[in-house]
Order: sequence, then structure tokens, then C-alpha cells
Amino acid sequence: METARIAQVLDDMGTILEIQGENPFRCRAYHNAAQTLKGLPADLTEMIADGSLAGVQGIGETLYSKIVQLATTGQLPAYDKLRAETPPGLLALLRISGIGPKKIKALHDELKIESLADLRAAGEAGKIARLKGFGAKTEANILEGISFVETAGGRILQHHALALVGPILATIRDHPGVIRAEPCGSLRRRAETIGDLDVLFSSREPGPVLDDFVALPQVAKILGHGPTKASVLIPGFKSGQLVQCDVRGVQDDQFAFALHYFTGSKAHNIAVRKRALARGLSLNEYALAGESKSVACDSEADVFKALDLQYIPPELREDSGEIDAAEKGKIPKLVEPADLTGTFHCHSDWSDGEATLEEMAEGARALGLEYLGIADHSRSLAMARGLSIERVHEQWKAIDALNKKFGPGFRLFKGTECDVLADGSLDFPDEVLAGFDYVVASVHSRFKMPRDEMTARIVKAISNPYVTMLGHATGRLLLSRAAYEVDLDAVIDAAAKHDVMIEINASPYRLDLDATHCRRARKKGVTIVVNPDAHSVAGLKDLEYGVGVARRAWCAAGDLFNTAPLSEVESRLERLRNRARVENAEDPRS
DNA sequence: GCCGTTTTCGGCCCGACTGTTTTCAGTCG
Repeated sequence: METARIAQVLDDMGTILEIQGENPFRCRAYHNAAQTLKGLPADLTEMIADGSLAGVQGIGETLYSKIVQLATTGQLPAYDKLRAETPPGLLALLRISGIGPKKIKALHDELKIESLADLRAAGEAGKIARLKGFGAKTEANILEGISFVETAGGRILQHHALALVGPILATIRDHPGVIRAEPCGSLRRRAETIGDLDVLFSSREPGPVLDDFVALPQVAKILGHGPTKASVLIPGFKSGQLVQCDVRGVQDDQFAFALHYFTGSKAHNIAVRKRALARGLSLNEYALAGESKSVACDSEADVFKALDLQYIPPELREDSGEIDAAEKGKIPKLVEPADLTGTFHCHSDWSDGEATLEEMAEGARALGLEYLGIADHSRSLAMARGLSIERVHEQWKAIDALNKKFGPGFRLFKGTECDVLADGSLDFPDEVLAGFDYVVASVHSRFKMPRDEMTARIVKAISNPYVTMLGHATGRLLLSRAAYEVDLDAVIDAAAKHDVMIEINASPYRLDLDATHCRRARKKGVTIVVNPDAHSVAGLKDLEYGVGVARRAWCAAGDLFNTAPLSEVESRLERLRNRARVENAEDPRS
């Protein structure tokens, strides 16, 4: 069974145990193990084989054997038993804000509620308000919560979250009483998608700032409003969608602690708190203090330092080895947007892009890049106006002319986003591929292929010596289309073997390869390249989202191909092309 | 269910806010 699926099973088990009223720490152990599995440093199967899984913190004897059983047989009787005991509809009730395991258990025990539909019926009949511990308000909130999960809820994409939080942050920063304000939460950690928006500010008097915040015109509903914290719903980008925004105010000498606390992740916070406790200190969102003393910190770096840790950037705070690394001073200097020297996977109006070659080049120069690779679609992708071989030759001439015009100092590269056909062959013959400076191989068709076939297809494409890099490795569209079935570890191994780079597709709709696999690919020696998949000049700016993924994957500037100066990029591409020529010359078929 | 240089039992992160209470449980982050 897939690691992600195993994590899901453990998560569900923890939740069912909660609803059954089990010891909360036992439940948490399941949730923690699920979290740990998602951030595992290597392939689960390998870690079972080499015994390293047994040493992982938080996975004891019991969970170890359950995980191994799931991984090898795909079955777990204990899970089947739990599911049989608990109506499946009960888990869905957790999505209602304000409803937790205790309330679900009470509703199930007292009213025989087994689904959202049951809950709605009970609420409309006024039965919920009569239960002990419930009341009229709770009943109204539950009914509202049901319509919320059915229509408005759900996560949002990073660029949408930024667009929503921008005006709120600006309003708060403009408030005369505000000293500092920052977005935190998953947005600051640059998570792939964002659940809700979190903003922290410092002020001697937070109350009036919050009063102004909840009075903002975009606020559709106030969920809570106290002297230091307020939660509201604001309209998102899909019609009817509402997004939760939480704002917290603290005193300025508390800001560093609060910023760390509200940035999370939860797992990271727990681990850091435990570390504080081991040093006789207690860490919360206001202070780091022991019995007799309190440690003043003006920045997060001070907080980490007080715990004998190197500064840990928000992107690494997932409790996936960062605390160990920080203790040993092994946190890398993460890549930054300014480190990028150019990028490769971009489209022009020769295929489905909006801008001309020259406009794209000027856009890249305006961002301070030294080179830009144009990789328009190949001939099979008619829908995206894929280029015929004839058009490819014409485009090369156009690029040559532009490069002559630009002179030294900037260069357009001739690339192609070449379709990987169903059998793993490429959409252009080798003699055409040989004329490009580089080749991005991407899958755009037959997404429903069985896993083995899809893996073999991509591995075969990667083994073509003309392929320079693999485009959007899983084809996923965040929040709208699942990844195709593929064994990414096999793909990563093949990329390492054939010296093929793997792209981080920086489009906020894709972010593909993801950070977890990207980190694994790096460990196996695969070179990473951040590409915006830009279809317009504005799309080039998506590079920053790709850098976010690279940072979450622990990448330093040197781990990426497109941080090297133009001359080095040219010579490496040249070397890779020569490799292809030599291999083909040795091939008895040619 | 996990864990251990105050250890093999007895802990396990902690505070704000809400709604139900009449001092607190549940939920959330």
C-alpha cells in the first residue's frame, strides 16, 4: 500500500478512537504516526527493508507492526474492526467547525446520529438543543456548519491566499496602534494549499485593531471576536466559497514567540516545546520562561538560539528532521528567488502562450534573469497548438535572430516541452530533438493508465539521452485533478541513473514535483530545476512559488540547475547534448 | 500508543474563545 494511503488509514484510526472516547494520548499517537509517515526522509519500503523505520521517533512496536502489515499486505484487521464499529458518516461530521469527537460521540449515543443528513434532520427538529451540554446556539451553529461544509469550505491555492491576505495585512499595518504584523500559519510555511489565513500583529492595545478588522467590508461573518483574537469568514475565489481568517494581537515583547507559535506547524511546535521543557523552560505564544527567569526574545532567531538551535526557516518547520539538523548546525542556507539566474519551461504565442518570444525575453530580463528557455508544446498536442517540425525550424531562426539582437548578457534557449507518448517514446524523432538546446519531457495524455504502465512509460522517456528534464512529474492540478498513478521513487531512480533533471513546476496550480519527493530526489543526486510553466509574461513571477517548494525540500542554491551563471548553464547543456550524440553513435541501430 | 541522563510507570503543549454553565468542558489552532 502507498505511504500516503497508510498515513490516511492511521489518521482515520486515531479519529475513530477519539469518537469512541479512547484515551486521547493513544489517539494522538496514531495521528502523530500518520504525520511522521508523510514526512519520511526516504521511501517507506526501503526504510522497512533496511530497518531504519523501527528507529523513527513516535513509531513504537505496535504502530511499527501495523505499518509494516499495511505496507506489505495492504490489510489491517484492527482497522477493519474499527470501521465496522463506527458508521462511516461520523468521520464527515468532524469537518463541521465547532464539532469534535466528544460532541460526535454524544450525538451518536443520544440521538443515533450517523451522518450529516441525520444531524441536519435532528437540528431542524430542535432535538440537538435539548441534549445535555448543547444548547440553542450550538444547534444553530451546527446547522450553519453543515451548509458551510456542503457549499463554502475547502482549501485554497497559495496565490489566492496571498491575494486575500494582502489587503487585510495592509489594513492592520496601517492602523496607528500596530507595531509589527506578519502573515503566519501554513501560508508562511509555503504549504501547497492553505486552509485558513492567519495574521499576527503587535500593539500596546490590540482591541481597537481587532474592532477595525472585523468591520472590514469583505467580512461575511464574524466567528469570534475577543480582546486579543478574532476570526471571520471572507469570500474566496470560487463562487460561494468562504475562507476563514484568524487575526491575533499580542504585546510587542511577545511578538517573536507568537510568530513562531502561529507559524507552526503544530508538530514542529510540539517538538520545540518539548525541547524547552527538557531545558526547564516553558514555551508558549507569549514567552519562554522557567521557574525564576524569562528569556527575552525580539526575533524568532533569538527564540531558537535560546534553545541552542540554529534558525529554522518557516518552510522547514514540519518536524521532519529540522530540529535535529538545527541542533547540529546543519540547516542549509536555503535557495532564494534572487539566486535564480534563468528558467526553462516557458511558452510563447508560437504554441499556447500569450506573449511573443521577445516579450517573454524582456519579461525575464526585467526579473533580472540572464537567460530564458522557451519550451513550446510538441506536435501531438494539437489542443495547445503544438509545433510541427517545420514550425520548430522557423522558431529556431526567430530565436537566433533575437539572440543576435540581445548580444552577450542575455540568451534565449531553444527548448521544447516534448510530449511523452503512450508507449514512452517522444513526440519528435531524435534528429529533431538533437537540434534543441534542451528537452523537457512531459505527459499530457492517457492519465488513467495503470501505475506500472505509467511508470514504465516515464522511465522509458527519461532514458532517452536527449531528454534534459522531466516536466510536471505527476500531472496533478492542486484541488482539482489528482496525480496520475505513478511510482515516483522508480522515476527518481531513473532520473538519477540517466542524469536527467526533475522540474519543480512552479505554477501555483501544480507545484509538481512536491517538496517531499523533491527532497528525496536531491538525496539521490538528482538535479532540480525550477520552472514557471509560464504562458504569459506575468506567469514568470510564479517562479517564487517554485522556490518555496525547493525551500521546503531543503534545497540550497547549489542544488538547483538554474542558479548557475549563464556560461555554466550553457556548458552543461552542451555536455548533455553531446552525451546524446555519443550514445546514439554507439547505438548499433543508428 | 510512545517514551525515558528526574525512566518501565506515569506522564504526554498550551492558551483563547464559545456556549454551556454557575466554574468548566469542548474545540481550535
